[in-house]
Amino acid sequence: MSTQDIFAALRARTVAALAELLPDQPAEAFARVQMEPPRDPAHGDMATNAALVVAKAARQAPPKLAAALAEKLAALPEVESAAPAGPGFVNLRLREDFLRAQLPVILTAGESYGDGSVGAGRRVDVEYVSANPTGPMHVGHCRGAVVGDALANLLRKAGWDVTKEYYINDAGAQVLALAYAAYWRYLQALGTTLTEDEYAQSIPGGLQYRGDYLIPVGEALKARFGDSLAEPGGMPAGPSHWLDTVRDVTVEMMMQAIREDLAALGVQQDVFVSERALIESGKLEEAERLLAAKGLIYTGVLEPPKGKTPEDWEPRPQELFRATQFGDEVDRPLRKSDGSGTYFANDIANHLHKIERGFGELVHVWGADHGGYVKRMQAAVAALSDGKVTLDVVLTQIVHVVKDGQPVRMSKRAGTYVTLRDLIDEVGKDAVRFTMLTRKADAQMEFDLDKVVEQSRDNPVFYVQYAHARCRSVLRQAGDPSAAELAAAPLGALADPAELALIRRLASWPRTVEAAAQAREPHRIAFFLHDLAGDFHVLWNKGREDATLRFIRGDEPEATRARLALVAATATVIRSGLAVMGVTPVEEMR
RNA sequence: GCGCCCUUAGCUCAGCCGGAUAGAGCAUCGGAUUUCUAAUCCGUUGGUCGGGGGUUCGAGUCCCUCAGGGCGCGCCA
Repeated sequence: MSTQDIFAALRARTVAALAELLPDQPAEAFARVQMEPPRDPAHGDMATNAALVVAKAARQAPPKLAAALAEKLAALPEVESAAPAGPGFVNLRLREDFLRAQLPVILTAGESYGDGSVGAGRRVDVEYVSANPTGPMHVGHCRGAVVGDALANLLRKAGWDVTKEYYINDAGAQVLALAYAAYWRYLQALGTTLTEDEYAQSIPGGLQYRGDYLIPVGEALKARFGDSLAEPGGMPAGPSHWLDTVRDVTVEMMMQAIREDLAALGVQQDVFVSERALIESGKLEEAERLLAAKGLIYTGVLEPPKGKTPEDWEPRPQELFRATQFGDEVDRPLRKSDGSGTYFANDIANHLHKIERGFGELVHVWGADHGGYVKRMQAAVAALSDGKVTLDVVLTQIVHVVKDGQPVRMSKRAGTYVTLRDLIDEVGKDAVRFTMLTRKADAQMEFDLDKVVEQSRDNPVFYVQYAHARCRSVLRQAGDPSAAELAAAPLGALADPAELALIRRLASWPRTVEAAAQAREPHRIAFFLHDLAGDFHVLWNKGREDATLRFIRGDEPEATRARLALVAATATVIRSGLAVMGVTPVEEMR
């Protein structure tokens, strides 16, 4: 629990009071006690369900217990008043000076305000993006990248020891197809007389990647290897002569492009793990031995999927993992008929690698099309770690890009799809990141290119940035007093309901961080900032109507300092939240 | 056929591991501009929380069921 979290602090007070009222109850009896902001602000600043949740064990009527508890809580130094309410709640109204005292806490902590300890330093691996290295990133990858990055930041802020990871899917068939496609660009660079169709027909699977982005790869291959990878005249040589080389160079160049795309989005991952390197190191066999030793692998024949049997279905004995023992619907195959690992098997190797590196918690951000894959992966992690390591999967739904009211069509095959870079160039990194976090991950979203650059209240990016810019504008006009100076200011002048409302919001930041981190829901940060910006805009406009509420008042230096402390604290919390989202705060609007 | 996710105001969405009279924004309509940028703010209208059943002192939230939408279902990753 963060000591900055006033809800946690009052909850602790409540539990202590309960323990005095009910000396016979064990400490566990109070586990479900919560201290929350009531939905209706008229009920006060905080409400606790304490009497409701312990009444049964204590054999007391909830309202009666609530009344006794309220009496004790009312005597606390932080509390103005406490009253039993409803079926057994206790509503608390906090003393204004206690609320105001949160401002120096914020100003002293700076952007570290809200840093939590709920993660308790536990090591968590957050894997996200993990786009196949077969081309530049497109908008479809964008949401997962932003959600994953913000979630990792959020967990870090809440006290986890976070590693940001990218898993390079460089072992599958599509990477070979990529190499064939890059080789075509290489032949072109050499001036081949072959047509694209002739080449496409000569290779397994046809020419799958026709985008222009492979042209520089072809030229790079030519620059590096001359014509040594081809027959004279730019004619194709046997794959054994070039395939590994071309694949390696191409994947390397694609990963370079992806890293640049990610950097443009403000994403910097700590670890890049190559699927191929993992497999070549024997990690899959190691995982199989481990699972076999636990009796979790056998050879069997799966039933065909009901209702939609593939054309070429035939019963076939396969090496299967007993996923059903861990809650999955069927046991899952580990080997293809050619003996190589299935995608699932390779991913087991990947997860074994994570477990061996000592992570106690694993988090993945996947597209919703991988939803059917979650249970089996969780089964594998449970099996490999004997249930000691958890795997959480955050699924992100499709993003539809819209411009001028029309959906923007994507066609990867034609090479005309909207790249991530296009999107960033069009609306900017900050708008992309913020907007991607204005929805729950698991809800489809429309990304309206016109809306996200609009400078109006409709656009939450703008609305929040504008609030920060206004804060900075006020502080600049006041000569940019230091946080330390403001932290020492007397704050008694802050008594208007709008000012106190803003302080309450600021004081709920640590709690918001903690709850969002535990729920793995970074979008809550965006909503919090939107609400906070709203509170600030309200106060700003009150100053317009009532001159005594202006931030800077020449005739009242003490009130001015108090309000500057409030403004500086607001700016600090906005920056703190934007940092989690990976969005740069702006100093002024232009 | 089976599994997972979703369904909340006219629209786009929140709703904090069950808590009090379900909240924002947009749209509608009405109002605030000698300023610390009105790019903002205030007020107003609007909901059987998809339908039905169950658990509970209490359900938008948990369970069952039905309907509608999305995704997936052995050698694609």
